[in-house]
Order: sequence, then C-alpha cells, then structure tokens
Amino acid sequence: MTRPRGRPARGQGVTRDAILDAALALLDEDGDAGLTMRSLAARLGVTPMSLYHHVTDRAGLLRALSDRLYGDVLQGVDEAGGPVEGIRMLMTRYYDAVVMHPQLTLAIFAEPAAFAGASLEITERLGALLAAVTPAHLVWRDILVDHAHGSGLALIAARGDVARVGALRDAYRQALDCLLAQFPVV
Amino acid sequence: MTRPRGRPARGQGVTRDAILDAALALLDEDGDAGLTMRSLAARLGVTPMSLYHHVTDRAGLLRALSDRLYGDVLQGVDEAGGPVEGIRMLMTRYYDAVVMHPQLTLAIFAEPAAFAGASLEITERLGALLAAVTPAHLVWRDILVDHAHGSGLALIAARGDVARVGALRDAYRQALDCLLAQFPVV
DNA sequence: ACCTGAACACCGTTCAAGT
DNA sequence: ACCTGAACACCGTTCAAGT
Repeated sequence: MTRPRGRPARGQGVTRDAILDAALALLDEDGDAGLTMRSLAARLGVTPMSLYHHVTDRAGLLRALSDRLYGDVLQGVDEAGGPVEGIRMLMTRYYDAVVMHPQLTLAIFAEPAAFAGASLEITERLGALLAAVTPAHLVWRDILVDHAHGSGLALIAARGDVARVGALRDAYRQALDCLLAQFPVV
Repeated sequence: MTRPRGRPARGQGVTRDAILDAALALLDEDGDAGLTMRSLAARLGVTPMSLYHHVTDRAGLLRALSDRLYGDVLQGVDEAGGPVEGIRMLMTRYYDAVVMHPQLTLAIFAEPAAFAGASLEITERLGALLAAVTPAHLVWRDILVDHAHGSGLALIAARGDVARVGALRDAYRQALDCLLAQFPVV
C-alpha cells in the first residue's frame, strides 16, 4: 500500500481521469462532506498532496467534474422535429444530467465559477430555440432552467430511494409537457 | 474580551437569538464556508464550546435558522382575491424569503432534515390552493415550488450585485404571471 | 445552568525533499 | 514530472473543570 517516494513508474501514477471518477463516486455516496482531498487520496491509494499535481484545487476539481457532466448535454439535440421538440430534448437531457449526479449539481451551486462555465452554452442554445416560438423567450428560458434546477435539487431529498427518483423524473417530464403546451407546434 | 470561567451574570450570557442572528449574518457574508462554530463564537466574543449549550449541532443551528426564515411565509396569505391571487401571494412571499437569504436556502438543501420541516406546511397550502383551479394540482405544485427554488439559487450567482438581484426578482414575478396565466380567474 | 480550557480526530494546502 | 513526509492553520465536537 505504501508507495515509493520518488516518481512512479510510467503508467503507475494516478490519472486525472481516475481522480475525477473517484471524486464523483465519493460525491454520490456521501455528498459534499464525503468528498475531501484526503478521502479521495485514500481511495486512490495515494497521498493527499499528490492530487495537487493533477488538479489545482478542490474548486478546480469540482469545476472539472462539472465540465465533464454538462459538457455533452447539447450533443444529440437536433431540431428535426421542430423547435418545441428541440427544447424538450434539450431540457430532458439537461435534467438527466442533473439526475445522474444531483450532489454534484448542489456542490456546483456553491461554486459559482464552476457553474457558469458549463451552463452558459446550454442556456444560450435554449434561448435560441425559444426565440423561434415566443417573443418572451428570455422569460421562458429562465422559467425552464430554474425549473430544471429546482427539480434536480428535489432529488437530493429522495436520496437513494429508486422509486421516488423515478416518480420525480416522471413528474418532471409531465411538468415539461405542461409548460411546453403553451407553444404552438410549428 | 476574556470572560470569567464560571456561569455568567444573569443577562450577560449569549442568547439563542443572538446566536441565530450572528449565524445568519455570517452566512449572508461568506456563505456556508463562512459560518463555522468557531467564527460564530468569535463574533459573539465567546468560546466555541459555549454555543453547544444553546444549539445541539451545526445542523441544528441551520434547522433553527430555516424555521425562523420560512416559519411565517404563510402569515398574511389570504384568499380574499380568489385562489389564483392567493397562490401569487404565497409564491411571492416564499420567493421573498429565499431572496433575503439565498445562502441559507442553499445550505438547507444540503441538510434535508432542516429543509423538510419548514417547507412541508407551505407545500401543502399551495397544493390546496391549486386544487381549486386545476385537476393537475400536484403537477403544478411541483412546478411552482421547483421554479421558486431554482430562481432562488440563481441569486447566489448574483452575489451582492443589487441591480442584478432586482432584475432577477422582476424576472421571477414575470415568470409567475406567465405561469399563473394558465388558470382561469375565478 | 452556563461558561472555559484542553484535547481528539479531522480538514485544505504549502513546501522541501526525494527519484 | 510526480510522488512522499512533515508542517501550518484551520475545522466540529467531547469532556472535565470551574462558578
């Protein structure tokens, strides 16, 4: 378990990806309090200080996790079915990302810098889609984004309970239908 | 600054209310990280350990703060103007509570026990009001509550910037109008 | 009842020393 | 470049001792 003092053999060191994976697992298991630089290092069989060679900070760690989770939400969102269907796809994919790791989402809220980066792109795309169906596209953009965030955080209270998570997810989709019913199908 | 070792003279000790006030101030200034039992004690000119005579825990402290903030949201909500106006009043008061201390709201999300207590009453009342205007009252209850939470958290990114907070507040009211326009004015 | 002081088991992060 | 070990300035909380 104890490693030699110097530079590890090629391929024996910790990867940045391995760090991110382990960090996300800790966050999912025990929330923000469960993810400490020390617990993370322990899980990787490494000294806490070695993490700082791959990550700037705890804040930088959260930012990297956020980028990885939200980075490809926009992938696969197309407008083939019209703008309303595009919006539905986008919001569903966004919510699904939150569902996968609500604890990460919560942690990111406390780290505004991490949050802003990943969500900017998503927000802009959503605004563009909404502009095609309503003049009040900015208001509706905020409604949809805020609703997704609020719904995502509701998942934290349902920690681990698979049935409740499923019910909340259904409720989200239903709410989304309800909201999108405002707009004419173009 | 240094106090005597024994029981303080009557009226010289720290009050539970003084503790809660100082804790809220710290939370507003520097967020969750700014509120430590030690910084709180320092601000009150007291040893950290003396706090435990008035509060069970750090968690208990947050719960008490939550009860105080959300405890009287329902006060002054009447149905004189019909159910839709009642809903508008309730949601506005709820959002205003979040606006006053978004950092507390965020901290509470991480402490599900604290959250549940205060919000249960509010959620129930909202559901009852909605039942008068739509059969889908449970769906709409979740939409409105989640939207309020998401909007409240958006305030954290606008930290301190009074103009932005004002703009977000206006956006919330506009969104609420937009959402409530669904329902017939009874 | 209500405070202090010392202590325990934690944190994140820096810095110098190793290979 | 990438790891270790020791150290610094923090945490929350417990426990015994004071009045």
